[in-house]
Amino acid sequence: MDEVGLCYSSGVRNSRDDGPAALVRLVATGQAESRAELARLSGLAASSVSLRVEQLIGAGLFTEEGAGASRGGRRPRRLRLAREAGVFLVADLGAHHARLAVADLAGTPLALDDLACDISVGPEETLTAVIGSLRALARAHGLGEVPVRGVGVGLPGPVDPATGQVVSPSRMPGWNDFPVRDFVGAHAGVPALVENDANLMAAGEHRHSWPALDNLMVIKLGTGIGCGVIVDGRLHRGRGAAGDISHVRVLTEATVDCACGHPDCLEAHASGAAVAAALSGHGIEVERPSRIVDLVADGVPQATSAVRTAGRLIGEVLTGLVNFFNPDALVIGGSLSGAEPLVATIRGVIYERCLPLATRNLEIATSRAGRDASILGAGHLLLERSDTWIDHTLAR
Amino acid sequence: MDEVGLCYSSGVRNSRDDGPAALVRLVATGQAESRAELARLSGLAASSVSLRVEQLIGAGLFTEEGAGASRGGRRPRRLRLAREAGVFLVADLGAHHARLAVADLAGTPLALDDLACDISVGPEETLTAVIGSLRALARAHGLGEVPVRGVGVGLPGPVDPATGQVVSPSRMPGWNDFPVRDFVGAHAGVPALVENDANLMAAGEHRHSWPALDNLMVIKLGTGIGCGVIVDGRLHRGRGAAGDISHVRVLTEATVDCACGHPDCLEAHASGAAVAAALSGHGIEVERPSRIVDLVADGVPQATSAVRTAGRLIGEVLTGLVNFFNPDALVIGGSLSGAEPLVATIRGVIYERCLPLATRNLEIATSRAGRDASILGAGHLLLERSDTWIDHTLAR
DNA sequence: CCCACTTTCTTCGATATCGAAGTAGCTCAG
DNA sequence: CTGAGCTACTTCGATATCGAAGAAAGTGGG
Repeated sequence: MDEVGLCYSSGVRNSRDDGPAALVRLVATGQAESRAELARLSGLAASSVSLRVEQLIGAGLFTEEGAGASRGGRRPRRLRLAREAGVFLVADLGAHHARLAVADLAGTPLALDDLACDISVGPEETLTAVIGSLRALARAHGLGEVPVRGVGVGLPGPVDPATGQVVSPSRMPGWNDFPVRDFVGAHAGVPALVENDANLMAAGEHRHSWPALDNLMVIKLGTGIGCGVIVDGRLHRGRGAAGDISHVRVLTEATVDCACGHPDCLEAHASGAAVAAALSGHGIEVERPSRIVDLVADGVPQATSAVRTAGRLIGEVLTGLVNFFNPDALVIGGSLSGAEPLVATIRGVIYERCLPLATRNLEIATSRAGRDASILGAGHLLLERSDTWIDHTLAR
Repeated sequence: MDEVGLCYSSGVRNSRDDGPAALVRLVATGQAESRAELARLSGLAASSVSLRVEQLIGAGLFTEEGAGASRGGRRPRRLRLAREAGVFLVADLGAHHARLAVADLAGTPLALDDLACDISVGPEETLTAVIGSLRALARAHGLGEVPVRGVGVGLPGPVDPATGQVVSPSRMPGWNDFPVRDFVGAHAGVPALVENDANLMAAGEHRHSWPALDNLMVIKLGTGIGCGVIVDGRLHRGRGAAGDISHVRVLTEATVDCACGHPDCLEAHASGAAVAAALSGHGIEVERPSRIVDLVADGVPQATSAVRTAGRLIGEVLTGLVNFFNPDALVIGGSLSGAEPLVATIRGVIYERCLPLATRNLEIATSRAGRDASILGAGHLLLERSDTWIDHTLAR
C-alpha cells in the first residue's frame, strides 16, 4: 500500500538536456535572467550553476549587467548573452525572393534584409549569393567581428532531415538531391541547418507565441499550402515529408488535376495560386497572394467568395488531421492568413465537424510571430543544436 | 573554419533518462544482458554501472545467473530481472470481454486469462471484478507473493491522460468522467495506468516488433476503428483524443449517419460493425468481427466485396494521415486484420495515392505482436513510469 | 532605525561519477 | 599449449556535482 495515483512524472521541461548549453539556452530564450532562475529551471544545484556561469562569463558567452528586480529579497545579478557570444545567419528562401537576417542566439533578428533571387537558377548560384549577402548584412550592421555560430536556410520544399538534401521539390528545378546542408556548411565554415519553410515557421511560432503548448499545427497559406507540426515541444519531421497537407483529395464539383499527378488535391483547389486562378476566371488578375488579401479587405465579392470556398476545403482537410493529432493549438499563417473570411471559414468548419473532444481545448489563431516567424524558428533550432560549439568554446 | 556538417547530435536512444530505473529498463526489455552492455547503452561509465548493478542485486531486483556468450573475450556475467522483482497486472477491456494478464516487468505475459464481463454494468462493478480476477490469476500461478509494481487497464474509449478519466465514451454507458485511474490505484494499492486500447496496442506493437522505428501508426480494426500513434518513440496522446480516425468524413454513394451526429463517418461505413450490417443486408448474419475473417477466408463473395469496400475507404482516410505524419511504418491490427483482401486494398490505396516521398520508406504490415499487443504495451508503459518505486526500493 | 524574513549567491565538506589502469577470463592462431 | 589480443569487470585517484550552512543584499513592519 504505497503511494497511489502518482503516475505522471511531471518533469521540468528543461530537465532532459544538461551541460553548459542548457544554461545558454535558458538565458538566450529569456527564460532565466539570474543564477537563481537558472538553478530552478535547469534542475542543477545553485552552487553548480554559479560555477558554470563563472566559466561562461570567462568564455565570453555571458555578461553580468546590473541587477534585476527583487522578489522580496536580495536582487539578482542579471545575466545576459554577451554581444560577442555570436550570431546566427538565417535565410528564408521563396521562389523569387529571400528574406535574410542576422539573429542573436535567441533567434531575434538584429538585422533584416530582402534579396531578390530566382531560386530556379539552381542551388550553387543561389546559395552562394545568399551566403555572401548574409555576410555583407552582418558587416553592414557592425557585426562583422562577432563569431557566426550557425547558418540556417529555409526552403520551399521537402528536406530530408537525415541528409540535409532537398528531395523531389516541385517548385525548385535543379535542386533535387542537392546536398544543401553540406554545401552551405562548407561555404559558410560553420554548421548549417536546412529546413522546410513551413517547419521553420512552426518552430518560430511555437517558441515565440506558444511556448507553453506542446502540440501545435501551423498552416502556412501562401502561393502553396504548407504545414509544420510541433509534437511534444519538438518539430516533427518524419522522414522529411511530414506536414504535407496539400495533396489530400478533396470533394469538389469541378475536377482539377494537380501537378503531383492526382486529381483534386487540396493545393489545386485552395492554395493562393488556385484562388488567383479562380479570380483570373472572373477577369481579376492578381500577381501575389497578398493582393488577394487586399481584394478581400476591399470587399470585392468574387475574392471573398473564392477565399471562402478555399477555406471550406482547407477546413475539411484539417478536421481529419485535428481529430487524429489532437493539437493544443492550430495556427494559421502565411501571406493569405490576413484574409479574415478565410480564417473564419476554416475555424467554423473545424468547430462544426471535429469531435468535441478534439476541439474543447483547441485554440485556433492566426500567426502571432508574423512575417519573421521562420527567422525565429531557425534561430531556435540552431540554438538547440549548439551544444557542440558551446562545449568547444568553454574547453579552451 | 571549424568542423562542418555535424548538425545532428545522433544521440543514443536511452541517453536521456538516467538513474537506476534506466538500467532496470534496459535489462527488462532485453536490450542489455551484462554490465558491459548496460554501460554501452546507458552512456554511464563501466565502473558506475558495476556499482549500481551491485545495489540492484542487493535490492533483489537483479540476479546474476551464469555467463553469456563470449564476443571474442571474457564471457559476460549474465544479468536478469529477479523473479521477485515484481509483476504488473494488466487488463484489456472490451465491450463484453476482458483479457487479463500477469506480466513481468518487461510486459511479457506470465499468466493469461479471459473474463466475460459486460462493461455496461458500470465502472465500479467491472473494475472491482477485474482487479479481483487479476489477483486470483497471480495467486493461481504461484505469483501471489511477488510484489505488484503497477496495474494497467486498457479501455475501448478515450482516456484523458491528465486525469486518468474516461471522457465521452460512445460505447461505455456510465463511465463518462469516472476517475478510473484513481479508483484502480486505490483499490489495487499501486500506481495505475489507464489507457485507450488502441494506444496500448500501438505501444506494444512498437516495443515488440518495431523497436528501431520512431514513428508508427497502428490501426486497430475490430468492431470499431481505433488508432494509436507513436511519435519519436513515444506514445502520442494529445489531450486524450489523439489517434481518432473513425469520424472523418468519407466519400460514398449512400449516406449513413454516425452515432457522433455527423453523416458518413469512416466508422459508419468501414468498421467491423458496418461490414456486419452490410452483410446482414445480404442475409448473412455475423456475431463477431472475427467471423467476417472466416467468411472472407472461405471465399464468400459478399464478404470479400464488403471488406474491399471498407478497405478502400480506410485507405483513403489513411492517405491523408500518412502524408501528414509520414510514419516509418503503418501497422494494421485488430480482429479484422486477418482478412487479407482488406489489408491488400488498404495497402494498394496508400501506395497509389500517397506522395512518393511519404511511401518510399513506408512499411505497411499486419500486427506482429498479435492478440496480446495491448498487454505488452501496458507493461512497457508501466515500466517507463517505474522510476518512483525503483528509487524507493533501492533507498531502503 | 531595528529586526525578522526573503531571496540570491558563495563556501565547503560529503558523495557520486568518471576514466585510466589493472585484473580476470576467454578465443584463436600457430 | 602458449601467447597475443580481445572483452568483461574492478580498483582507485581525480573531478564534478550536490546540498547544507553561511554570507550578502534587499523588503517591510513596527
